[in-house]
Amino acid sequence: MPKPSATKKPAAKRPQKPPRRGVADAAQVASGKAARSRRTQARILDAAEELFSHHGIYGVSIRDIADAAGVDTALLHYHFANKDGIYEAVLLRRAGEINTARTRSLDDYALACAGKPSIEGVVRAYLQPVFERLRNGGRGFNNFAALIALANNTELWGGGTVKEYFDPSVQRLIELLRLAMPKAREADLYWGYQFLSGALTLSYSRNDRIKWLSHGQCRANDYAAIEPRLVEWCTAAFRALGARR
Amino acid sequence: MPKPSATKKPAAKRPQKPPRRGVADAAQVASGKAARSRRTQARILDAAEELFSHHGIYGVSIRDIADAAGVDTALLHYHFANKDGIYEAVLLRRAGEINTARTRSLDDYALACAGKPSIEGVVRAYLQPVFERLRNGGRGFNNFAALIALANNTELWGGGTVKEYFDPSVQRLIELLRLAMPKAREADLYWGYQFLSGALTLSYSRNDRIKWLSHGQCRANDYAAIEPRLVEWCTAAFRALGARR
DNA sequence: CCCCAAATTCATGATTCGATCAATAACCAC
DNA sequence: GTGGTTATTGATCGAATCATGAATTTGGGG
Repeated sequence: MPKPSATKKPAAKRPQKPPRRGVADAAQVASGKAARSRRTQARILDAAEELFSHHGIYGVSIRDIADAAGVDTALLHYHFANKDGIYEAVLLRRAGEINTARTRSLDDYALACAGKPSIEGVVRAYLQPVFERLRNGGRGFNNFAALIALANNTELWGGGTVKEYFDPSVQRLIELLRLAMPKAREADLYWGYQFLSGALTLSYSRNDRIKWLSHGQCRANDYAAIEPRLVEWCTAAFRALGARR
Repeated sequence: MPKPSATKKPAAKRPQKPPRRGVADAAQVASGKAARSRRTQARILDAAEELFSHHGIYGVSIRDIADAAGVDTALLHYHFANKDGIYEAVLLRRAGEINTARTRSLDDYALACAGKPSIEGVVRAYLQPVFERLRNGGRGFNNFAALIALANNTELWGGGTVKEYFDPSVQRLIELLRLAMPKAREADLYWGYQFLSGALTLSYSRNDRIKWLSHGQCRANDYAAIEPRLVEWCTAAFRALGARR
């Protein structure tokens, strides 16, 4: 019983709460009650992010999160109403940021190429923001990415709230690819994205099978090795797919 | 708490049990106690396979499986000792079959091409058995595939028992690719497999986001559309990756 | 300094979960 | 049939789960 705990939402008793400013800025050392509260929420979300990314939403109990964050379980309910609320908050905290970055990167490239995009340029512009954050975003972003990878193979994905955050950047990607491959069929662009997405997703997942398969030659999260190869891979593949008669 | 319930395995009190012949053959209508028992186990595994593929191992309770299979929960413990036992049995039931089929398909191709494999031929031979089963294997195999997709983004994947079933066919794939691309670097072959694997995995997962992205033009599990495109995609991509200086 | 509201903890309830044990039903050998 | 073994059920335990409401602390405004 997957427990659709969202059905009877306990009404999130959290009172009014100031305009709900970004919860994300954890490192802040400001004082004051609100700042302290925001820091606590960030600690909770950090813990939840890590645990969820390892064991999935059903593999983690509210107690686990509370213990990892060093607070009482009731506090989680106070801030996020219920478990689903925590899960959603974890996703929303970063989903917007990464996707606006993607869209911006694509827009920048569209300008720079003066209306004549290349497949390689588009693919690179789409991938760059993620890999930059995977390399420099700290453990937090890597946990988030692994969680996305986990959630990505679920039916719930795509219909949820996250959809509206991720979709625009993908549509922008498709748009530019259409310009780069005018002869390609519409459907092939989407299938290409699907294949790209699968490869990318597996790249930042927690699956390190390649390490064993390659007898240690490749390490799963060696993003410096992955990014250029994935760009080459998808570029050539899109070109072939676009040449279908 | 991810509950490593495998730690104290309740010793599977199931007594001696005949030589443990293939549990897989469910449709059998043979009579007799043993046959009946095997059919029951198959029903249990079918139910577990479906539920696990939807909600993951932690999202399903033993009671859920028992209800879906129409038996008492105690019976699950009798046959499979504990929850992990059920999960493992679900995986093992099909893992061997699909991977020997893959290896056989690759071996057949290696013979047919007389020592001069092409990238496309190798990729096609590797993918063919899966897609054939996805199209004709009934709901059972599709559930299994979706479960694999789910498990594939977990750290536990690769170290488990399943590793030994999946690895040989992959190594055979790499071998043949090495012949097809003599100049390619070793590491690039493994990275290429990683990208292929990600795309393939997403293809049979329960993620139907492409349907929405493409406004209905593409349907996630339209394997007749996916297989040829994925072959083209990977072929071109491997060729490019193998041409790295 | 004091009070109010927000943030946090403490104690607890109801439910579900995995697992076990004894009891029954089905089957087979004799 | 009868006896013995295997397969299956019924009842139940203890632990863990999500959630709630009452207490307690914390911080800032008057």
